[in-house]
Amino acid sequence: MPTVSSEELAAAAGVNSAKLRKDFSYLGSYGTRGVGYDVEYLVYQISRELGLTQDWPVVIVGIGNLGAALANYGGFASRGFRVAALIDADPAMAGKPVAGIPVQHTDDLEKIIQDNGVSIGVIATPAGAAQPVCDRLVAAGVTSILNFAPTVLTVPDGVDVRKVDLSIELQILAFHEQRKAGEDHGGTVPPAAAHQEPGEQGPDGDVPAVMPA
Amino acid sequence: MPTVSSEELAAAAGVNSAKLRKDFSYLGSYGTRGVGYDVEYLVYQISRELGLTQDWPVVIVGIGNLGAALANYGGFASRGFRVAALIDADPAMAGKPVAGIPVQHTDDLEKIIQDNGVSIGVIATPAGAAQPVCDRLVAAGVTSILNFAPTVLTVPDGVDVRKVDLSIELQILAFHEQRKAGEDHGGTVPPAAAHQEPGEQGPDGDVPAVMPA
DNA sequence: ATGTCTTTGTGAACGCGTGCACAAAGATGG
DNA sequence: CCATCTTTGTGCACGCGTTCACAAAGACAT
Ligand SMILES: NC(=O)c1ccc[n+]([C@@H]2O[C@H](COP(=O)([O-])OP(=O)(O)OC[C@H]3O[C@@H](n4cnc5c(N)ncnc54)[C@H](O)[C@@H]3O)[C@@H](O)[C@H]2O)c1
Ligand SMILES: NC(=O)c1ccc[n+]([C@@H]2O[C@H](COP(=O)([O-])OP(=O)(O)OC[C@H]3O[C@@H](n4cnc5c(N)ncnc54)[C@H](O)[C@@H]3O)[C@@H](O)[C@H]2O)c1
Repeated sequence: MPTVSSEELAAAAGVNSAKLRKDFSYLGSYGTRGVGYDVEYLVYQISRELGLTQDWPVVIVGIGNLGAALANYGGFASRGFRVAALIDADPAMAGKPVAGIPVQHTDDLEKIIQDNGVSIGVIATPAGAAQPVCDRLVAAGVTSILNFAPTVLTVPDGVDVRKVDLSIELQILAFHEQRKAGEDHGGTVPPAAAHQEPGEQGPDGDVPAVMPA
Repeated sequence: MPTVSSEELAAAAGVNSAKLRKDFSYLGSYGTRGVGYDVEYLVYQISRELGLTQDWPVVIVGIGNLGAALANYGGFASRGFRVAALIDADPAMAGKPVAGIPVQHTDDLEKIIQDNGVSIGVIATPAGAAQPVCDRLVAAGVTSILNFAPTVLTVPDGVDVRKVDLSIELQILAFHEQRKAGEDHGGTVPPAAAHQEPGEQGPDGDVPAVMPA
């Protein structure tokens, strides 16, 4: 039976082993003292807690450059997400297959959502169309939205929105980049914002997100 | 002179006004008591601190579906980032313009980086090519990398990596989605992971990032 | 069975970010 | 020039997540 110790996992993830053990403990006592965690069992338990054991139908709205790229992204399926439908407002696209899935027209948005029991929607339309599309998705029953358009969406309580903004990612890099240059800028900034720990990379607790476009 | 109070800004951003004031105080005392902050001046100061007042040349490596979408993204330029070059390994693409910029071959990667003084690189190649491409970028002088390939990159000290992973964004949504269903799952999970505050949306301090693909 | 050795699970201390509350600053009006 | 009112800047306290440290659990060898 292949096992891992919290120490090994912590080293690989670049975090503290005690923290890792405490986190796991919230899911239950799945470890064996003196041995470690059964890898297969642990992966299953975490997957289940994260909601990865069930199939999540997803719709993508706005099949332009970005939407098409997302539709083609294989990493979707490997984590339990299934592209249930592609939706676009352009009549010329209707019926045309992208990544093997025929694009459907926005007119049928509500029906598509309901027929497929979709609760997660991805918005990749131009900024101006994002809020209206969002409203229709929510009205049709979608309660989680991944937004790629550079707009802050307004949604009712109970609906989750996550915004992916490439510009902000680049800004964070530029911010650190500027510091590497070692210039003496006026203000003092708390060291907390300084750098990332080895092992972690990506959107973690970092940098506030307050700035207009 | 148009001004804003910390109270107004805090309400708009969905954060506490005291926190906002304290954050601003790290940049210096730019406010006027009894009045608020001079909007234009404040924006400039924050932009400067974030490194947005200077021009950041960026290269994108891997001009496939995603890379092309990124090259077309207008939000780039509006924040001070300039696409200095597009690079791909496919000889058939060399010279072909994408978003008005001719694609160049990976053979010239080092020269392109150096000629343009690029310090920020975007990787949108298949997963297998990401690490080798990363190594070449770093060797050529790039010290900040935005990685879209589903791989954890290994880099020397002093190089920053941010990974954008659509799957993880969807997993976070699915996790919360599962909870809304209100099912009684076995383990107890700390309420901290529960929900997002009104006003914030997107990659903030949330959810640990430990899980294999 | 008993002892030893490894690793978990967790109580307790620590540190840090967040929020409260208020004194000081400065604008504004009389 | 003084009084008043608004809003900043910040000391301080609270709360929460992280980390330390260790007792208990259990595997494994003798
Ligand atoms: N967040 C990021 O990092 C990032 C990166 C690139 C692009 N973007 C954004 O993603 C969005 C899409 O970018 P793109 O390059 O694919 O643009 P695009 O113009 O290529 O595609 C937009 C698509 O949306 C469709 N559309 C327009 N209105 C619609 C509506 N009301 N309902 C349904 N579909 C509609 C159009 O027909 C088009 O196919 C833009 O808002 C862009 O700013 C974000
Ligand atoms: N993070 C996300 O949310 C997300 C979303 C979609 C895709 N992706 C990932 O982004 C990457 C690109 O996706 P895509 O759909 O554009 O794939 P794609 O196959 O359309 O494009 C890949 C491009 O990279 C080029 N390439 C291959 N090897 C190269 C090398 N060594 N040097 C330079 N260029 C090279 C290819 O010629 C091709 O043009 C993949 O790794 C994919 O998994 C990530």
